[in-house]
Amino acid sequence: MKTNRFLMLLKTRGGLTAASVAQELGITNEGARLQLLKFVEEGLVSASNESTGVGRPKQIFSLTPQGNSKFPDTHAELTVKLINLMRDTLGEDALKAVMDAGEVFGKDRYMKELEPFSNLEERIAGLTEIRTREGYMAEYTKDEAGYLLIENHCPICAAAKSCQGFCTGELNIFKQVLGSKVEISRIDHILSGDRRCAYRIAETQ
DNA sequence: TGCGCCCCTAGAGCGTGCTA
DNA sequence: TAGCACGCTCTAGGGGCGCA
Repeated sequence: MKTNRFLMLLKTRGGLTAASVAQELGITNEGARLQLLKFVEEGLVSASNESTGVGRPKQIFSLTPQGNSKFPDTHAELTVKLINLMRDTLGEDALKAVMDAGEVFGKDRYMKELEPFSNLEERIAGLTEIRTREGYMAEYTKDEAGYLLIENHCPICAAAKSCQGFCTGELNIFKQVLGSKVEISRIDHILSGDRRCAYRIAETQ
């Protein structure tokens, strides 16, 4: 599966103008535009006009579903098949039991990795690194409201569509590994049609 | 080494919309 | 409605790279 820096940028930053892409990649506007148009022709990127006041409307480039498919969705089909088999043969309760066990396992693993970090920002940074390693293309930012943990990609999207327990479980894990003095809410959700999953993290004290 | 392809740059021109 | 600002488009040409 091959992706390049243009697709990677659109994946992580969402819709961008050719000028923005050029600035991010350190090339000229025209160089970026020509490359983006090539991706448009290939169906990996779509372009839309957006009027923002004086001047010609901006042309916003963003990934198409075909472009998104260039990013890994590991063993999606097999995973969905296994989930459905488990549900059909063992029942919903058994599936939930497995999901719960997975949540505990995941939480323990994250806890162990984040053990060296004491303050919240270090733990969020550590969590971001773990999630990126797992294919979520995660990043975090800090602002006046607290922290924003962003996952630009969902490598288990197909499985999550089949079983919402994955998403619920992940949110629970985040709450547990970041501590009781933290409030976390999901503000963007890929399964709801958003470009990314994003979590607002705020200290409650 | 020559050739072709790809990627990129630079510059000029064009299209769109705001403002006086 | 003309002038202006902003951003897109077109075209020519250069550099890097792979291949025969």
